[in-house]
Order: sequence, then C-alpha cells, then structure tokens
Amino acid sequence: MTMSNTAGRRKPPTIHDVARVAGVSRGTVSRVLNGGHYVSPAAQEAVNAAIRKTGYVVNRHARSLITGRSDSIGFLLTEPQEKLFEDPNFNVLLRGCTQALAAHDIPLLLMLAGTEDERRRITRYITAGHVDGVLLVSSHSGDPVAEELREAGVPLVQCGKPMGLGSKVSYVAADDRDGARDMVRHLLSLGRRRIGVVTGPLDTPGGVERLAGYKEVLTDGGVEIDERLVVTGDYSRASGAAGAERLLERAPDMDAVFVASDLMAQGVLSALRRAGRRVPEDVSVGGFDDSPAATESAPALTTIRQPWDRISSEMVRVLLAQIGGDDPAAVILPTVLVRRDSA
Amino acid sequence: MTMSNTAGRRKPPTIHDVARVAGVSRGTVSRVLNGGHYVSPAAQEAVNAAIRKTGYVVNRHARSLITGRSDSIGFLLTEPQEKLFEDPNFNVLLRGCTQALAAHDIPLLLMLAGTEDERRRITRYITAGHVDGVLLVSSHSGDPVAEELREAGVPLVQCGKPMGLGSKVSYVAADDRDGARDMVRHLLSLGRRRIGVVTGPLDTPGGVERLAGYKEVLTDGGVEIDERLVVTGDYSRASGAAGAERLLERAPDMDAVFVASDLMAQGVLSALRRAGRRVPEDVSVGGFDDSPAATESAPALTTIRQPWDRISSEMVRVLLAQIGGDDPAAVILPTVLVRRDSA
DNA sequence: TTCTCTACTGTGAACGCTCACATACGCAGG
DNA sequence: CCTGCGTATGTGAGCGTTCACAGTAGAGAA
Repeated sequence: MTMSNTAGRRKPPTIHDVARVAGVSRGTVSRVLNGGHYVSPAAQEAVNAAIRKTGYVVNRHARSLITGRSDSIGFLLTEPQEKLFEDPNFNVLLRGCTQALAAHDIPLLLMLAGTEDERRRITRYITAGHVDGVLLVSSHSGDPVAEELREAGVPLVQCGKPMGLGSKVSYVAADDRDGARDMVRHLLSLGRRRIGVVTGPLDTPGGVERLAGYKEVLTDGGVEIDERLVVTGDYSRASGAAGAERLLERAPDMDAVFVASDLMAQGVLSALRRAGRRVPEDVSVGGFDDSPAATESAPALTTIRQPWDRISSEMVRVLLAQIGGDDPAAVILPTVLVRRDSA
Repeated sequence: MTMSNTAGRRKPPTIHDVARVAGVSRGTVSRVLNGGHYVSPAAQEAVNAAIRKTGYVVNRHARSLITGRSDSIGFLLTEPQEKLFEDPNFNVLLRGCTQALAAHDIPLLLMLAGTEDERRRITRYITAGHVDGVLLVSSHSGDPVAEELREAGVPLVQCGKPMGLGSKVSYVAADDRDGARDMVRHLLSLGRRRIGVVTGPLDTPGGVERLAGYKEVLTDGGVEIDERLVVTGDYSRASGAAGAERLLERAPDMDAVFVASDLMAQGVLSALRRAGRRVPEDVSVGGFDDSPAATESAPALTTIRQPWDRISSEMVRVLLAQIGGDDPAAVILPTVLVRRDSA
C-alpha cells in the first residue's frame, strides 16, 4: 500500500482557520462542532458562518486519533459470497444499512470474508479498533467470526437469529416462525390439506423456525405431519426445483407447497410446470421473503414479506445504542402475508 | 453522532510498545512497517517478532493524520438505487472491487447518492479528502458528481465509458460495440434477417454503443436498417417485455431480437411466450451481460459476457495508479459470446 | 591517521483535533 | 465585602504515527 500524495489538491482548512475567521479559539469551534453546549449564541453564529465561508470539514482522522473511536462501522459478510449474487435481500439490507448510517454521518465499510485468509485479516482489522462496531450477516451456525468479535468486546449486531447458545449477542430478525404460521394458515384456509414444505438449511435459524411454524399450524389444525412432505433446500433456485421434484415423487397427491424462500419458490414453480401441475389450480405455492423475484415469476408469488427496510434501520439503531454503552438487545419484527396469484 | 467509548476493550499496543519490546526506536519500527528500507536484517527480525508478540496493528488514523492520505477508497453509486436491486452486475462489480482493494489492504467505503442531499453530503465528504479516490458507477450522462469530483482533483475511475466530452476522466468498460457486433453476427449466421433490437437508454454509452454495433453489422451484412425494428428500453425487465410487444406490433415478421441486457431479455422472453412465439424456433433472442439470470431463464439465454471480474480489478488498478500520480487512463476489455439455447 | 561515504538508528517535531484545566465574567447569597 | 456558582472562553497537552534531520559506526580511500 504505497500512495504518494496527489498533486493538485490543496490543503483543506483546519479548525484553526475557522477559529481565526470567526475570531474565537479552537476550543469554541470544537464545542460548536460537538453539539454546541456552553457556547454563546453569538459565538455559535460566528463559528457557523466561518465554517460556511471556509468550507471547513472536520478531519475525522485527527478526531479519531484522540477520541479513540473511528466513527465508522463495518458491514461484514461471512457467508460464501455467491449468496451475495443469489439473494436480493442482501442488497436491500446493504442499502438500508448504508442509508441508516448515512443519516448519522457514519460511513460504512464493506467487508467480505469469504476465505480463511480474508477472515483473519478482517478480524485483525476490526479488533484493532478501526471500526466502532459491526453489522454481521452470517446465518450459518458456528461462525467463529461472531464469537471472536464478541470475545474481543466489539459491538456487534447480527442479521437474523444466531444459532448458538443464547450467547449475549444482539440481533435483529423477522419473526420467521410467525411468518411461516401465517402462510400455512393461509394455505389451510384455501382448503389445502396435503401441504409440502421446502425448508432452508436446518443449521440456520430461518430454516428451523420456518419449519417449526409449518408444523405448529398443521398440528394445531388437526393435520398430521407427513415427513414425506418435508424436504430441505439451501435457498438456491436449483434446490427449490430439486425439492419440488422429490416432493412430487414421494407425495404425488400434494396440493400445496410452502417454500422457505422466494428464490427456491421460483425453482418449485418451474419444476411444477415441468411436471404438468398448474399453479395455483392444482398446487398452491407460498414463498418467503417478498423479494423482487416474487412479482416477476409466473404466476406472481404469494409470499411472506420480511421488513428488510426496518431490519436494517433497527440493526443500525441497536448497534449505535450498544456502542453508546447499552446492553445487547434482540429485536424481532413482524412479517406480512402478501397475497398474489400463486396461492 | 455521539458515541461514548466502549467499555471492555482495552487499549491496543502502539508503535512505542513494539519498539520497546524489540529494543529499537519508533523510527526503526516505522521503517519496517513501510517497506523495510535502511533496516538491518537483525532489527527487521526483532521488530517483526515484537509485532507478532504484541499483536500490534497500525493505527491508520494516526498514520493518515500525518501522511494526508486516508488509505481508503470510496465506491460511489449515483444511479437511482433501484438499479442496485435489479442489476446483478452491480453485485459482481462491488464484490470484485472490494476484493481487489482488500488485496492492497485498502478498505472500501460504500456511498449511495440517490437523493440530492446525499449527493451534497458525499461530495463534501470526498472532497474533504476522507478517501484517496473514488470508484464511480454512474452510466447516465451529465452526472454532475463526476464533474465536481474531477474539478476538485479527486482521483476517479468510472465504470463504463462516460458520455460527456472526452473529458480526461479514467474509465474501464467492456467493448460494448464489439460485443453487439458479435451477437448480431451470430444471429445473422443463424439465417435471421429480420432482427429487432431493444436498446438501453440512449443517454448511456452502453445504449448507444450496442445499438451502433447492431447497425454496423447489419449494414455490413447488406441488411437494411428498419427503424420499426428498433426500440429503446431502460434495462429493466418490464421495459424488455414492453419493448418486445412493441416490436411484434410494428414488425410481426421479426425472427430475432438482440436485447441490450439479460434482464430486459427476460422480459422479452415472457412477452414472446405470451404472444405465442417459440424461442428459439420462431424467434432467436440474444442478451447482453451474462448475468446469473441468463442461465435461469427458459430457455437459457445466449448472451454476451462482460468480464466483470476483470472490470473491477482494472478499475482498482487504474485508480491506484492514478492516486500514485499516473495520468487518467481508459481501459476497454473484450467481451465473449456465450452460446446457450435462446439463439 | 583522517576524511568521506554508506548503511543504519534515534529523536524532535508536526499532523488536526479533543479534552481537561485554568480563567474570566457576571450575579446570587451570606 | 467576599464567596460561590453557572456560563462562557482560551490554552496546553497529547492521541500514534511519519518525516526530516542528526547522529553513529564501520569500511575504504587519501
């Protein structure tokens, strides 16, 4: 990393310049910059005018050097990174977090830890205090990064419920179980009784919880659980198609499928079409996520909307609170059933 | 932005600690950290051992304060941000840039400038010198951000050829025109003669260039340009469907379509299906991008692959070179025709 | 020897900011 | 009158680096 100084950019004004122009001291300028307590209205105004006039922008490095915080936070993805391309939710989340942080004037550092090497590098970077906190996307269980960061005392908020022991780590998640309940209840209300399910990976809380909601509602509704109607996918489109094929093979009388993600549901739709089943006439299909893909499929997917915009803003809120000294917190947000054509 | 210091994180070791442990001075440690010139092998080794022992990580803020560079770069998206969700290429690009930078130990700051407010805030942030350079994604013409940053002397690399006057701004782009040529040549080789085109927005270089390639090959091949076979889309799936409908209406004898993006091509495929045309029997369809969507559609899309991984790494290379003092550079990378089922 | 040159090492200053402290100015109460 | 207190302001120190400069030591040349 060798970068020489760039020619043609002139030195930006410092707090000193502002103080001189405003006719006050550095201290007063600094106080105005940091909330304006103990500053007379006259000085306040003079400083603000001087800031406008000089075009002053605070030098965050100098500030960080003394405050010990970086005023920046990391967005860390430890999933294998193909997920980045397959899952549209990731985009919504990343955008939401970036904007929520921007509102606090905090830059977001994007960190991708696909390989072991990257993981080590990033862990060092974070624990060295170069970010004040971390927004973590990592649904798989046993992720050592989360544990390592937690032990190092780095403020941390996970997206989605962590699997491990209820270790004291903050997280924000949609109510997976309740969303699944809503969908399966909806399928029941349509008169369906042979309801299949394509779950997510069962080492992810989303996979487990959505399956649990499915079983709960069926049991409560007096429908017996048939394990032939339960298959596991990995949230990919292909695994959805494969899952549907397996379901049709094991339970040809299936009249509905609850699919734990929209992407998988797209695969399910293709497989059903190939098998000659009409959706929703022969088989109702319910997805999960309300991703953009949901409206693009034919027929449009009935699905469970996860409130991604709220998830991202809550993640940021919880993280900043934790950085401010609050205890870790768990936030679970309600989902919404979105009725379209597939069920 | 108020963040109190977090409890429970202890002070990281400084260059002083390393020097003490290694039995040398700060200066020597600093020299080892910055390339190790004029350091004896013995001192070198002692310092490295001390670094390992103490777990020292350089404090980038202190370094930046004196060097005047931030050793971080910004990834700036000025497109309306729905593009972020619709366009899978964006993901590939973002990931590629992050990783290419990671190899240089440079963090990437994600900046989204959707609104006017955000634009101003981000421009201030950048011109204040808080990043050493900017990777810019902004295909629309007349983007004032690019101009503003250029005037401020901020090293800048655009993704895609900028529209404006050949102003001296670096960019990295795929060879749009040549890619279009390849595809249309391919369609001609299949015996198609009534070849329609759904272009991108004509205020983007991609839109213009791909259309130019299309016209070039037809003219060279002795096929007369029929303006009824030319419609303009906006890279969205919906605009592809609408475009195909308009084409069919104006030229029912169309036997092929070159679509300027895979996403639009998906819309075209749906529209053709709805109109009862078989692909590729009745109408051949050629896309552009080779996005993940290309293999997911039915039939799988014949398309032009843009070398996104190389685009991102070249963007980073060019930007770092420019930060190092090099002149702005333009890089144009070759595309590849990927034959699948749709043509 | 003495002088120069090269390779290496240590030291003080400075980067731009915040924080703790000192100070100054009313204005109340004793 | 002095004391005390709350508000408002200025000042010095120091955050952890790098950089320029001043050395030091040893080798080779005069």
